[in-house]
Amino acid sequence: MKLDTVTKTETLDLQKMIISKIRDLINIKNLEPGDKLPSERMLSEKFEVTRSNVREAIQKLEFYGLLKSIPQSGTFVANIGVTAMNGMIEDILRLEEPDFKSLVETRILLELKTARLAALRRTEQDLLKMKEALDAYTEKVLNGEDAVQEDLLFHLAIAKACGNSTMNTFMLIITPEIITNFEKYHVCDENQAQKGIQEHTEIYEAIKTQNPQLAKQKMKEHFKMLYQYCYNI
Amino acid sequence: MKLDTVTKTETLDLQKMIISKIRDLINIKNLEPGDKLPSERMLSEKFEVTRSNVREAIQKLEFYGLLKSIPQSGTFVANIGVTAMNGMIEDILRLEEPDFKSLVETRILLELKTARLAALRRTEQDLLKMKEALDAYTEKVLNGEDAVQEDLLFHLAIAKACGNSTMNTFMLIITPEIITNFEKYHVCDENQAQKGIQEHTEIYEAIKTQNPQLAKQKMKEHFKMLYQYCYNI
DNA sequence: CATACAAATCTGGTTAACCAATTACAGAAT
DNA sequence: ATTCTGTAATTGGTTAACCAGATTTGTATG
Repeated sequence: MKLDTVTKTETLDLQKMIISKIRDLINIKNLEPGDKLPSERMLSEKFEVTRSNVREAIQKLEFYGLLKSIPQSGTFVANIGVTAMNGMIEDILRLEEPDFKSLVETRILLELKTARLAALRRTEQDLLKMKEALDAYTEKVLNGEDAVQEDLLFHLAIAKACGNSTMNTFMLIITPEIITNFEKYHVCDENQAQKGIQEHTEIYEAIKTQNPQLAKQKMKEHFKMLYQYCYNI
Repeated sequence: MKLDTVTKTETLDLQKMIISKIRDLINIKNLEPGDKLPSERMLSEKFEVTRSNVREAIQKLEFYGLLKSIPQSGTFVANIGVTAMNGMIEDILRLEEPDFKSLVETRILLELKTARLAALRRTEQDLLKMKEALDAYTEKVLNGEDAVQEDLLFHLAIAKACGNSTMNTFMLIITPEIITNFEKYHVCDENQAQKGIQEHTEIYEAIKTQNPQLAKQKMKEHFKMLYQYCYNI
């Protein structure tokens, strides 16, 4: 287990090393948007790493929109200038693992917005999905069973109904980590689950009646205890 | 170009097919959190695709925290129940490419918050970085040059200063696409750049004097035209 | 000298062989 | 019967060979 962590850290450091060397190369060669980088093979030789390592680093920079690989042709600097490139790579290199507080803070921000937008934009089909998730949640809680998953699915149904695919994606990204931490720290207890039924229902009704302010307000109340918990760690 | 798009779509469809088959398998076999999936080789044979295809699908599900691969051991269902797993996979399969409006809407949401948080939490070093970015931006604009990159770097400096790594990551993710679209649609013109200097300075001062409400307010004003533009497409 | 064209080279992507660590299991020792 | 142990099979990860298409280069032709 310890070993696993070590090797993982090592490969991460290696990738960061390669990314920073690619950045240096772009600066030294004064490459501009659209210019071609040396081939993966050349880079791997120059940096004395395997081609796989180079590919992974390139793919990461591609994920952040800084490079663009074209099959059978080459890897190119994206349509972003050198200045922005340098700034963003610096940020990417220094990015740290998200802590629980960051996750919760971001979740609350996103969900107050998705609730509001869902009230404005939800379709009848969205409403149906939300109702299903709400019923599943209610049933579980009334049976005294753990309902963390159903809770989450209700919130994801709202994210889906908000009509903003970016926010929907972000909710999907943070959700698993939220669940894991919830279970680790036992955030929710029994009374809260009972209380959650009413709160969920109120949120659902606000979205159904297309009342954005009320939806946001009810979501805020729903997050009240979570908010306090988050700031008392 | 057309061909490229077609093949990319095909591989995406293939991946979605594999992901849904993995989901079906988990349901049929009643796999629970911690249970082991069949090996990659077996899956590739069962689904009649290459092992690489299976690996990519698994890695995507790993990115969303639904699976966990352990070297020389196997791939395991993450600590999330079947219900949540099914719901999330359905969402992942239906995720669509983000449109410009979604991006801008999300950016505004994030930046109103990062400005506020930065005013509360910025360190002296954060302040220094922001000042550098602000000066670089000002100089470019006064020289009549394009300053989209410097503009962006100032905003990223705020995101960094907000002390929330999740929001910082999200800002980095949407930034390149925002830039690309800005340049495509020519969102910013000359006067706006001039006006931008004052607005940036006001945001900076609000964060410097640790006035969260003012910081948010100034950021809101800064996004005023962007907001209108976004809703007039 | 310019241009057309074909062969050779170079490209990112893919595949199959390989690796080291883990796991499963048979059989021996207690 | 139980525990230990050594071997063989299995695992995800890695590497090197291979692929098809793009690009360059060299040559012949007008």
